[in-house]
Amino acid sequence: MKRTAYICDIASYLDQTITLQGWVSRRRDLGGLIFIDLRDRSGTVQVQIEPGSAAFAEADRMRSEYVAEFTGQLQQRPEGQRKEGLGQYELLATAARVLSAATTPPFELNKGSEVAEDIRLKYRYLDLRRPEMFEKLWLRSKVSAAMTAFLDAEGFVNVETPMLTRSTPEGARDFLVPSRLNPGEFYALPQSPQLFKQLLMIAGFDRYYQLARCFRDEDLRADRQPDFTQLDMEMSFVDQEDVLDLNERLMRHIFRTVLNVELPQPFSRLSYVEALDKYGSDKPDLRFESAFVEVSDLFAGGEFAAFSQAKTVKALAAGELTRKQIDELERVAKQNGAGGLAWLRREGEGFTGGISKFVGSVAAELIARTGVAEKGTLLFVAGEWKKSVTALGAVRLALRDLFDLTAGGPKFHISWVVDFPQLEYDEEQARWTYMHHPFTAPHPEDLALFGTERQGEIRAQAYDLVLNGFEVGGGSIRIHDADVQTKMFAALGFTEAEARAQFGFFLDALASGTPPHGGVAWGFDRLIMVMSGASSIREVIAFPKNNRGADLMAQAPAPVDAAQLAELGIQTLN
RNA sequence: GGUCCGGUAGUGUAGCGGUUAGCAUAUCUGCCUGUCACGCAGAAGGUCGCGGGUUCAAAUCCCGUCCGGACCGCCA
Repeated sequence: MKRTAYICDIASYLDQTITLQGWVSRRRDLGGLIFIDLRDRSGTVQVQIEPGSAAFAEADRMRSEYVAEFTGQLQQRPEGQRKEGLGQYELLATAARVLSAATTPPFELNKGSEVAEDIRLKYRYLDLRRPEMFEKLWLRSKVSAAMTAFLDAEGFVNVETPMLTRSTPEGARDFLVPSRLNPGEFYALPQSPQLFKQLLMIAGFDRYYQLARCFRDEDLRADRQPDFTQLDMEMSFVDQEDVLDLNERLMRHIFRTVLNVELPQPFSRLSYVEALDKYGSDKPDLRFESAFVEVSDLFAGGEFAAFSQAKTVKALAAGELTRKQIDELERVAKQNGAGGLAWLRREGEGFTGGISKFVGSVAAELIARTGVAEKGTLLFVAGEWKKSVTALGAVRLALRDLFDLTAGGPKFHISWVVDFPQLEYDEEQARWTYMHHPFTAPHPEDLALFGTERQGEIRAQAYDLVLNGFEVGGGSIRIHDADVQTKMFAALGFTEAEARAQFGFFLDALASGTPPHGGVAWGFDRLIMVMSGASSIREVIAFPKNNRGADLMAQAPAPVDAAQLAELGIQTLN
């Protein structure tokens, strides 16, 4: 028999004979009468098998996760036994067939969310049978389709770029692929299609996009995988405003068509410095406010040495905290680079606990500036600016999780962080390095700062898209002027010969007639993660890798044959 | 490389110096004609991650190690 419909579409077949195929989700055997919940990707419906029916013997041997086919009349359930949605109906089976038997599942699928993640990953094909998992991947597919439709309508050209390319020394570690035809030489998997998309602009394609797989051999996190997907795009003859505007329209289109959510127009914007100074992160979670308060001046020259000598003292107002909670927050602050976490508890018009003996004269001003509530806690980090605000930013997020601070706010908060620094000083290597990438264009009015001691203040025409505290996109206007590119390489300490050795083909291309251009890359997996409310990127990737970069199902990575290595001219050390 | 949390039947958990290692669920058997987390009765199922140590005695305490997760470093 041929399947008549997806289970979710059965309503239109009421009182007709239909054939359904799917998996046995549950079997309730009442002795004579058997009920089977049959599931396909679209839904689950109850099948009733009467003892006298021709379907009985076959249904009697069905177990969880057997693949089964039932033919029968679709009817309404007896009154009083109807439930919501598909629970109104049941299929009275006249024929049943086991299409495929199944071993007993290693975990109960309907309890999947409580099962240890490594078990789920090992049996991912079973985990993916769970409706929650299908829904997330379905959402992902819908977002992808909405993106494609929008960009296609806007005249973007979808171009694929190579997976086997050249290793570049900077940035993340490359995944290397040995070349059999060129023994001793290696391809690298792309960290992103950055150079290729710029070359497409040089080639005159004007507008490009691609859902691109990217590879970075770095340590993993809940929101990082070694292979991941970017929505990569690039536009010619544009400035930063053009790129931001198009991306806002695209994002609004996606949220509207897929989630029926209206995002604000325009998105809010804050500068990199402002984001760090107020929220302690270049990707602040703005679903709640909890901004820092500058209090350096109140302690300058005071008797509390840790504060009076610090370049920056920032305060963060919190609710009432126990000593234990404060200790935990201090641990967070220290792990994120702070020397410590000072605190005060407000009692009336003054403070107790923590560093209260140092604040007598400024208590009123502290209360006025921070607005800390009675019994509320003030938390302080002092020291060098970036270290302090970053540490307090981590405390801010810990408070968010502790007090569920996002509960009253919007479900989604999206913003641009702009004016990133062009250059960053790398203490370890004692040299300047780029913050975004070496082809990012600086603000024209900051050009004069190249080569001066103030080059750390050069602003880049770079921007990040931040959704609920996650960086879901980032990009820049690129350098299309050879002189500026030379300045940039010089600032990075590249000699002309070194630049040529690394990027010669690209520099030649730049000199061949390059339009002003810029673009962005979205962290597609992260976007889907936030849109679906998942807490890990692994939840929105069909076959993800674990913390250690292992695919527990396919058991990759794995050793290979000596003969395979020999053919590639490779020896392993151990 | 580091910090923290965890590892006990298939799964989820309790036990935290002396238990026949408990409970739930899944599995198997029997009974059961309106269940829907079906119910009832019974059975089987455990190298308490692994190694070492302390102890008369270790799932329990200590050390090491492996595995899983979160984070720091790292990720242009």
